[in-house]
Amino acid sequence: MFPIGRLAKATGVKVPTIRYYEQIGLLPEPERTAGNQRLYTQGTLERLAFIRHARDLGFPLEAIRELLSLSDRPGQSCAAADEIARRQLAVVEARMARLAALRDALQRMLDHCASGTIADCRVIEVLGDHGLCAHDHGAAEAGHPA
Amino acid sequence: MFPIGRLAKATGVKVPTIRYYEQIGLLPEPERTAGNQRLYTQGTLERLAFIRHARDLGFPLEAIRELLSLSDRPGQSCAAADEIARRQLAVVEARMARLAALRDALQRMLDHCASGTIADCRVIEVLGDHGLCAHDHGAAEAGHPA
DNA sequence: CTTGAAGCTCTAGTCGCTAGAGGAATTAGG
DNA sequence: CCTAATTCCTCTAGCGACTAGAGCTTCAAG
Ligand SMILES: [Zn+2]
Ligand SMILES: [Zn+2]
Ligand SMILES: [Zn+2]
Ligand SMILES: [Zn+2]
Repeated sequence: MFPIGRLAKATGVKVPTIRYYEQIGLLPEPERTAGNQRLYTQGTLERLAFIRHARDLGFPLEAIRELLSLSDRPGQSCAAADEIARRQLAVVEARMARLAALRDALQRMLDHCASGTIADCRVIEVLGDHGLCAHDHGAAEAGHPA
Repeated sequence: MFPIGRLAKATGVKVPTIRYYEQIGLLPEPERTAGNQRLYTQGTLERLAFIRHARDLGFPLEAIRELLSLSDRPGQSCAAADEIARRQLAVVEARMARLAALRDALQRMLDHCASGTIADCRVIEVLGDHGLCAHDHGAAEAGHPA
């Protein structure tokens, strides 16, 4: 049984983040000392390490919640878990495709700018007229990170 | 002079977003009708189209604010504008590199799963132990979209 | 002149944290 | 045993870039 700071160090998850995970029900409410401080077990450490790894791979917390509840039923088929991972892979691939288009558009802007005055700047010019992009970079997909 | 709905349609920016841009000072406060409704000019339309295009390319609003203020001084050197675009390109490239690592890790998980029970699921297993990843996908960079 | 669409303001919610205030508890050293 | 440093506690607010909704007013067409 160890306090939150040691759990944080062991997993690389910051202390306020651990409390946040507890608040949203991703981690169970731990035992407390007489003085009201949280005390964790090895089991919670492993659960948090799982969460951290899944976050590093870009899974949203909701997906992680599902994965955790699946992993509590080891006898069942893993089809649902695999499906969550496949969906995440699809998200990552879509994001990459979009970023590749952005990269190309930015690169072209920079390649064509002669670095003179603003009046002649290709960057400013292209931003003012998507027609000059020639290739298409889709519209901004509503925002997700990782 | 046209109302906000027509501006929204012309630029593809949603009405509440236009009001939000005004609120944060990215768009000027427009004239109003006697009944207090916003009336826009062609100039604002062009400014908003610029913003929209830059957003589509992933520029954060703060960068767009700088680009707009630069474009108001056409005689100056465009070095600053080019630098903003270069930084954005670097951001995009970094994000792509990270996503490529994620994609590979996810793909490997899925490739190695025999799709049996949860107890044997490679997805669940790997998420519980980053050692099984072999290759490295760094820690999650604090979140930005696009 | 009536109706329905489009406009207005304001508040709160999204995601996944992060930062800070203002205090209580624990731990190590003397 | 006492003090000082560190860690812990709760609570609220903020980030970016919007989105959604309530409850109202104004405009344009028929
Ligand atoms: Zn330039
Ligand atoms: Zn474009
Ligand atoms: Zn599986
Ligand atoms: Zn890993």
